This record gives sequence, structure tokens and C-alpha cells, in this order.
Amino acid sequence: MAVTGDETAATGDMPAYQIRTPTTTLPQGVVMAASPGTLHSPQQMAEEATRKRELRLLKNREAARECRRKKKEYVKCLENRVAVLENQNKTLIEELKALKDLYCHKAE
DNA sequence: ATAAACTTACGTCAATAACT
DNA sequence: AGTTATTGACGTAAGTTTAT
Repeated sequence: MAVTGDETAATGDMPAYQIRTPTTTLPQGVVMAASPGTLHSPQQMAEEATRKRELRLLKNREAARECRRKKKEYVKCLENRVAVLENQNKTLIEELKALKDLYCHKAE
């Protein structure tokens, strides 16, 4: 199965193209008192996790686009090289034929 | 006209290579 | 060792071609 869940709980019934948020997100309206002395309430942790995930997805999205662009270019390059070599080959075959011909007629 | 088959581009995940 | 970048594999949507 390709659609395996990631670190945020495998929800097999959710289409892959939907953006999932970490399950650590608290229900609407629930406000936790920030633990005294720290800036790391569960909410803040969850928000930070979401922010990190979205940033990661954004970066990877762009990386994937670039990767495909490079691959396409590479393939185009190869195809071009094939065309060039095919032409060279054709020319060489013609040349060989001509030389053989010449040699034959000389031999008579 | 349209249903089915094929193509193209995309976003995501996971593995791993490259970097610090 | 932890973090970030790269890329193959997969599923999806939209576009195009082909057969009826």
C-alpha cells in the first residue's frame, strides 16, 4: 500500500491530496493555561509542529518541481544526443558505401 | 457526443545522500 | 548524530486522444 500515513497518524480513509494537520491539534475552544515559566504550552507546541510541517511540505513541493524540471532537461539532452549520433552514424554508413563503391570500380 | 484509455503535471511520503 | 536536500514511487486531477 502506497498511501501509508506519516508521523501524524495513518488515516487511510483520507485522500492523499488533502492537507493533514498533526493530531496534536486541540479541539476548537479548548484553551490551556500556559505552564508557568515556559513558553511551551501544548497549544504552542502544536502550532509549532503545524508550522514546521507546512514549511517542510512547501519546501518539498518546490524541490519536487525543481527535480522534475532537471530530469526533463536531462532526458531532452539525452534525446538530442541520440539524434546527433544517429545522424553521424548515417553519414558514416554513406561514406563507407561510397568508399567501397570507389574501391570496387578501381579494381576492375 | 461520450466513455474509456492514455498522458501530463502535481503533491506527498519515504528512503537516503549530502551537509553541518 | 541531527538536519536538510534530492529523488523514486504512488495516487490524484485535468487534459488529450481514440474507439464507439
